[in-house]
Amino acid sequence: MAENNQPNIPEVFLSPYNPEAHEDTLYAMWNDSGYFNPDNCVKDGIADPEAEPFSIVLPPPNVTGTLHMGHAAMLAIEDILVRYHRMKGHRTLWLPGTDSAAIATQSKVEKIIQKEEKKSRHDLGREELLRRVDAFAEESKETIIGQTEKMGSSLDWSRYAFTLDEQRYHAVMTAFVNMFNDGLIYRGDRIVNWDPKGQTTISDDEIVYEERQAKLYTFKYSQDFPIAVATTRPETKVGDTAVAVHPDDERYKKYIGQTFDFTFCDVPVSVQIVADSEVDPEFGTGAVGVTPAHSKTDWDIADRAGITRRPQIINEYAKMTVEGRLNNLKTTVAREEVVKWLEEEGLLKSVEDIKQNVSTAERTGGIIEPLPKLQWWINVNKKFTQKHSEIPGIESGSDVTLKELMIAAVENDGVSILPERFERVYYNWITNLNDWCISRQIWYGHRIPAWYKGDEMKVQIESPGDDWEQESDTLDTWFSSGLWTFSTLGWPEQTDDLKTYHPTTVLETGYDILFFWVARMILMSGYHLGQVPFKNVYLHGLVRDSQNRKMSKSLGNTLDPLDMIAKYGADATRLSLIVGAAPGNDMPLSEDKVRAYKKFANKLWNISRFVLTSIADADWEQELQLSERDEEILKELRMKIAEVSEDIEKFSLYLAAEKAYHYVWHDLADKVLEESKPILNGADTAVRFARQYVLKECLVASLKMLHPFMPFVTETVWQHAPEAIKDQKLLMVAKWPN
RNA sequence: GAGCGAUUAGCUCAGCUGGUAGAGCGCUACAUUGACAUUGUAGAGGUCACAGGUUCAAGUCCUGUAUCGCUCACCA
Repeated sequence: MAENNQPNIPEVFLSPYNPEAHEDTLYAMWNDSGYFNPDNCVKDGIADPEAEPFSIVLPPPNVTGTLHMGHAAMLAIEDILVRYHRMKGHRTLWLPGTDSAAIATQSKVEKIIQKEEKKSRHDLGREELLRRVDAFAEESKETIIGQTEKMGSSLDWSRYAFTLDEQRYHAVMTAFVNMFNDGLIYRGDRIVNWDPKGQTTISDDEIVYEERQAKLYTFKYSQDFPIAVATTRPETKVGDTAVAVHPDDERYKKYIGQTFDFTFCDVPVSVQIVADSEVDPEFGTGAVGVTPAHSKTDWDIADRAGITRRPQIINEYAKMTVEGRLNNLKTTVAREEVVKWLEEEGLLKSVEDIKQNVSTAERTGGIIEPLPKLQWWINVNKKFTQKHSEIPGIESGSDVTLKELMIAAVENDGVSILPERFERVYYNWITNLNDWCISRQIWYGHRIPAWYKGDEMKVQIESPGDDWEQESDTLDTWFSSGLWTFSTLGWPEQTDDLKTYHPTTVLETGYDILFFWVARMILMSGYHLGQVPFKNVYLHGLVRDSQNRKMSKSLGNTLDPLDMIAKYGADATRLSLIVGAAPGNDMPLSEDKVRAYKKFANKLWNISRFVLTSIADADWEQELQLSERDEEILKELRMKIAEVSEDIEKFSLYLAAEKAYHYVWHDLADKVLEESKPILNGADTAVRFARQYVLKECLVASLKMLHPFMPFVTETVWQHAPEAIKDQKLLMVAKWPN
């Protein structure tokens, strides 16, 4: 038996598998091989020059921080797909990058500076702040890249992209100018979502609603005013220009068209009674005080009523800009002041406690103050001519809107979203979509390429001359992110990469950024290239703890991927994030689960040791005579490989991983290996050799099958296995079995 | 207010196009120092949320109810 061959077994197998001892070396080895880059795979014959391309562009992590479990899950899923397709011989590209995340990064750096130096960005000035943010981003970038490598991600670092690097800058500017020239980008004076804390506008999607207790005040503007109105924000009433009632409301019909002038809390106010069918006669008093400058709804009512006077009475710092007792008060203080005045005047009729949804800014938590502002917008409802289209349902040369284009892409199966139910969520969002506000009053990001001289304005990439001043606003970070699938491939240049790898095969990301990002990529790619940017969208869920709670610092239930890697290895961390995690479902994760997969890595290690020991003396040239049982084992192996392959192709990674796991542990180890022991010890050399052959086949195929899921332990075994049983020096580029 | 999803073993979840229930972890008992104690074998444990319906047959399809969760909208 094998004892006389023990010396042939590398010493490494004599102790349990120790991930720490191998992972960094292996990653360096893979990276140095150059095979993360598909060009090298083609050059060395691993992929055919004509082979089908498979491409994923990595959702670029923000340069604000460090890797969390969500990132780890994303990297695991994408790396599995990529390694599988690379082994299948496809021209496989996984392109890495990082995102400047304008608002998030700038506000983080501002916070640090405020804390450490007690200075605001205005104390530093634009240039100095940008220098600081750049330095922070650079440092953070290094951290993120290092952590990404720890997970075993087989990313092509030679194509690394950063949203603010020169190539991407060029793409963003080109995109802006083209859309402006097509009339899809315009500058407009409208109500925006102003974040007084972040001192910038934000888009509708960056608002989060928080339920809070509020008071609903019912009052009359003056003793002579015939109608009482209700509001939660009495301080805004100094900016009212109308009171809207339902046109059929018998109580108020007679007043429609009348105008009332009075002084409200020291401020002269003129209010016209108007009819608007949007008003609900059942709510409050059935009459709405209309403050056009500080409410989107009211702005629209004023529009419909033809009221043009829209006094702004709150500034960017959420302070009152009127004269009198409210002058320069913060809105919250002014509110109390107005209520006090209403009581003094005997105008307050009732105060009621109600629950109210307050709009807050996602990034800063600041309470949104709607203000009228001159901003840059993307018009989603304007027709333009789509010169070239590969989008199903959209003819080249036809006139479409961005909305139509976004719907067509999904409706006609230009892209399939997984799980499917998110397609409905996507339609729902588009139906409610309004023009997208893309300008931000922050400094870190892509500065809008508009130039001003007096009343003149030009939109172009280069400055028209020294006497022209550039727009100070920057672009919403999702504008540049929307271009990501093709800006990373060299657009606007018609590069080989762009031709080969776009549209990309898969976009894999969290369902929480379906609107922010996925929808905007479809918009941008549709408009600029006439292509749907990806054939498949795989949406993963949120990583939760074992009790299905959100991981949060305050709950103290967070798991740090780097800790898990240090304790249990990257392979175990990856598997724990894959098994039981169907797309679109949240993923429960506990340390026990990670530990369980570390056991599996060790199990595989021991299986390998046993098989390698048992086949060490085999001469593969001799004649092979398989028994019926041998054939059966091989057949089961092939069936399992077929199942696992099919599941990966269908993106059912959670099933593929579990099946491969189950096969290796409970079929191969528990059954095949156990029943082989007497045969290997037996005297019949032909029977013994046949079984050696079978075990070799099972081991090689199992290592390959598990490699996408657990790249490190499988590659470690491979590196210590005899050359005679390998088809490639690196398991990473060995041929996928079938 | 609208839409969507979930409800299956103590816990976390599979169960795809319908044929009388599965995995992992946990639990119990036993075994095991020649691949592996990061092990093996065996076992207990479920009226598949509830009520109807379609069907020869329903966790699996349809309708309704309840509870939980998510997303979107937001009315002063």
